[in-house]
Order: sequence, then C-alpha cells, then structure tokens
Amino acid sequence: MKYRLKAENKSIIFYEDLDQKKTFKTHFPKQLQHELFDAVKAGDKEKADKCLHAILQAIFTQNTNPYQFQIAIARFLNHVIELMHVLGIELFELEENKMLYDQIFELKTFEDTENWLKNEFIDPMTDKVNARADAQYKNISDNIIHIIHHEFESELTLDEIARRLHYNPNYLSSIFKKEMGISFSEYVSSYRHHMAKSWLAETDMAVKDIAEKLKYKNSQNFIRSFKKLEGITPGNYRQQKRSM
DNA sequence: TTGATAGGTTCCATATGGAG
DNA sequence: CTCCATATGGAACCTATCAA
Repeated sequence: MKYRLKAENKSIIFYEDLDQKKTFKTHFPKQLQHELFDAVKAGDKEKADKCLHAILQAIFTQNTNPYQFQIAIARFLNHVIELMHVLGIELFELEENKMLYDQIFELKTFEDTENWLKNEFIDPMTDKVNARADAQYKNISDNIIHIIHHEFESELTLDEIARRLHYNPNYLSSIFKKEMGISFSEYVSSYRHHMAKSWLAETDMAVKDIAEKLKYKNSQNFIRSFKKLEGITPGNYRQQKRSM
C-alpha cells in the first residue's frame, strides 16, 4: 500500500501535471514495462532483455528530443528502482542510488543506455530472483523430504503437507519434481518400500503388521504393490533374505 | 485454475497351505 | 475341519500430475 501511494505521487500525478501544462510530452510504453517486470519477477532473463530492448526502442522513437529521452529514461529508472524495493533486492548503497540519476545524463548512445540498464539493473535483478527461487525450491524440497522421512508411518498426502507449509499443492508438486526428478507420491512410495524391505530382512514383524505400519488399508494392497516393485511377494523376499 | 488422464488404492471374492 | 496369513484378480474409485 505504501508503495502504491508513493508510486502514484511520483508517476501519475507528476505525469498529469506535465501533460496538462503541455510544456513537453514524454511518451512511455507502460504495457512493455509491465511485461518486463513480469519477466524479471519470473526470472526469465531472455525475455527481460528482449522487453528492455523493446522499451528503449519505443522510448527512443517516441521521444525524438534528447532531453525528453533522458527524462523518459529517468522515469523508467524510477520504476525499476521501485520494483527493486518491492522485490527486496538491494543492488546499491544509498549514496550510489542518488548518483544513478546523474549517470543517465552521461550515457551517450542508445547502446550505452541499453547496456547500462541491462548490466546494472535488469540482469542482476533477474539473477537474484533466480538465485532466491533456487534456494527456496531446495529449501521446500528439503522440508518435504524431512517430513516424509519422519512421518512415513502416518498418513502423508501432498495436500496436508502443502497446507502445513502454506503452499498450493500443485505448486509443491511441480517444484518437488523439478528438484528431485521424481514426483512426491513416487518418493513416498519408494521410501516406504525401502523401509518395508529393511523390516522384512531385519525383523520378524508380520507382513500384515508392516502393511499396517506403512498405512496400507489392508495387507493385500501392500503385497500387491510390493510385488509390483520387487518382482516377488514380501513373504518370499523375507525367505530369500533369511536363506542368505 | 481447471479438466483429463494414468496409475495407484480399495473393496470384495476367492485360493492355497500350514497349524491346531 | 477350522482358523489364519498370504496371495491373486477384477471392478470401482481416488488422486497426483500435466497440459491447456
């Protein structure tokens, strides 16, 4: 909300003032900027760079006067910095921040401007978003695995875990797969299978008890899925291990 | 966000074989 | 023979995943 108020003060009101007095006009490609910011938020560097280029192109062709061009760039920079704050990214010290606007007027060519914006802002921001996303994915996956390893003896559903970690189940499913290479349910069943094998080999627990512990509704189901994975039934598996 | 789909789970009926 | 654990098959049902 604060951000919104600030943005309105800086851009909209300011912009309307200028427009009404008709002292000069700066054209500004809002739609493109929106696309650019979405690309940055999504960590899509390629698209971000493409959008940046398109924005500058638009600003450049619509503001023939070099002064207008620089004003438009300053405005754009303003928005970029706001985005940075919204995303919680700190690329510069405060003093540096003030000097940024001076730098605009030292940029001689279109290419200079594009490279400067790209290298100083857009790319680093996109990188940070990506790095953060990676770390977060890793974190979330680790959390899920931790839960699975500790609670495989109780009912485990993606919905329940999603609720606990405050994420959408679909989202969780996709990032888990991205990180681990297998889906949540595959991971859970393979972990349970792993535990079943070690119990069969190392304990005298009855098959039906193992089935119950692993949250199968009845032993038939456990036997069925075990056989599917292992090729032999739990009873046979145990015999085989015993005779070794 | 949604709907379709594939694969997994459950329920029910039934078979086999060992123990009492 | 009866009881129990183990094992299989088929149909209904459910759920995670994926693509749109």
